[in-house]
Amino acid sequence: MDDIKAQLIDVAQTLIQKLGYNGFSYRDISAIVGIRNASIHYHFPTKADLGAAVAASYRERFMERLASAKEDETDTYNLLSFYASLFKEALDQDNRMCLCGMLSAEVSSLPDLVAVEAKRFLEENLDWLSRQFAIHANNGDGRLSEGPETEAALYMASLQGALILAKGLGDTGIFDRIAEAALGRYR
Amino acid sequence: MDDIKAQLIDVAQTLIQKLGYNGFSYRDISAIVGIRNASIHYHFPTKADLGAAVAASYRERFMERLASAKEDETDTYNLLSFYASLFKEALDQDNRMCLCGMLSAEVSSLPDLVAVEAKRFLEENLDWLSRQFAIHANNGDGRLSEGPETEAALYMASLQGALILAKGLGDTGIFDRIAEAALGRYR
DNA sequence: GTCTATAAGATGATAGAC
DNA sequence: GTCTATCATCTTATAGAC
Repeated sequence: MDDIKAQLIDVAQTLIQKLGYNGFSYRDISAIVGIRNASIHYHFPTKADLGAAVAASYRERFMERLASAKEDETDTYNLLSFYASLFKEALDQDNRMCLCGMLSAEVSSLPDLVAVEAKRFLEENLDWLSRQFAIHANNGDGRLSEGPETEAALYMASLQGALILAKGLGDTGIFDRIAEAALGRYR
Repeated sequence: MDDIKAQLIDVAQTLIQKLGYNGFSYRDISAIVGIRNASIHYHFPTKADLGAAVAASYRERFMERLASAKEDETDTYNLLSFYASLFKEALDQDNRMCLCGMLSAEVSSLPDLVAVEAKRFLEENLDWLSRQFAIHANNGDGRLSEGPETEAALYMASLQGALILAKGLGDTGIFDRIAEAALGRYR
C-alpha cells in the first residue's frame, strides 16, 4: 500500500475516533498530513470511500492482533484481559473511542459503505469472543451463566460502554474499574 | 416553558440521539418544526445553547422518571430492570442512542457547555444506581462482587454498550439479551 | 417572535495545469 | 500525484423589517 494512502487512513482513523465521522473533514486531514485537501480526493474519491477504508483497515489490524495474541497465550482468562487492553489503548491515546463503537453510535447518519464495515467489525469481534468463552466454559475454568454468544455480547458491550463513561466523565480510571469488574465474573 | 421552545428541544433531542451533535443542523429542525432557522436563534442564540438545554432537559426528565418509579416499586431488582427499559425505549423509537451516551462519545468535539451537561447526566445516573445497588446488597437479596459504585458503573456501561451493539449490528434483539444477562448477575 | 436577506466561513467535490 | 482554482451547497449566525 502507498505510503501516503496508509498515512491518510491512519490520520483519518484518529480523527474519527476522537471526533466521529461527522466531526472531521478533509481539511482537518490536510492540516495534519500537509497535503492539499483536493489531493485526498485522488486517493479516496469520496468521504465514504475513506471512511470505509479506515474501518476495514482498523478491523483487519484488530483481528490480526487478536490472532497473534492467541498464539502466545493459551489461558482464556488472560486472553479476555488482553482483549480489554486493546480498548484501553484507544483511551490512553488522546481519549479516543473504539473506532467502530463511535461509528455504530453514528450509524443512522453514515453512508452504507461505512456502516457495513463497522458492522463487520462487531460481528468478527463477537465471533472471536464467543469462541474464547466457549473454550473457557469447556475447560471448566469458570461457569458461564449465559451461552458463549451472550457472554461475548455482554463483555464487549461493557467495554464499549466503559469507553463512553470514561470519555463523558473525563475519568480514565473508571474504564479500568469497569473492565476489571466485567472480567472478574469469569475468574 | 414556551410551547415552541419545548418543541425545539424535543426535536433537537431526537436528532442528536439519531445523528449526533455534529450530525444535525438548525436547518434539520426547521424542516421538521416548520419555523425558519433564523427564528431558532431567537430561542437559542447558539447551537451550544440548544445542545446544553437539550441535555439538561433530558437529564431532568430521566431523573424524574427514576424518582417516580422509586415511589411505585420497592423491589430493587425490578427497579434495575426498569432502568434498563428506559434505555430500550430509545432504541425502540427509531433506533436512537441514549442522548448522553451519544454526546459522551462525541465529547472531544463538543462545546464545553454541552459536555458539562452530558457529564452531569452520567454522574446523577451513577449516583442513583449506586444507591439501588447499596440497598440491594444490604437487603441480602444478592451478593455484589464489587462495591455499589463499581456495580453501578458496570451496569450502566453494559446498557450504553448494548445500545451501540444494537445500532451497529442493526439488531434490536441483542440489546435485550445483553440487558437480561447484565441484570441476571443480581438475581 | 417570526420573517427575509445576507454574511462569512466550512464542506465535499471537480477541472485542468504542472 | 499534487497543485491551484473554483463550485455548489451547507452551516452557524446577524441585521433589520414586519
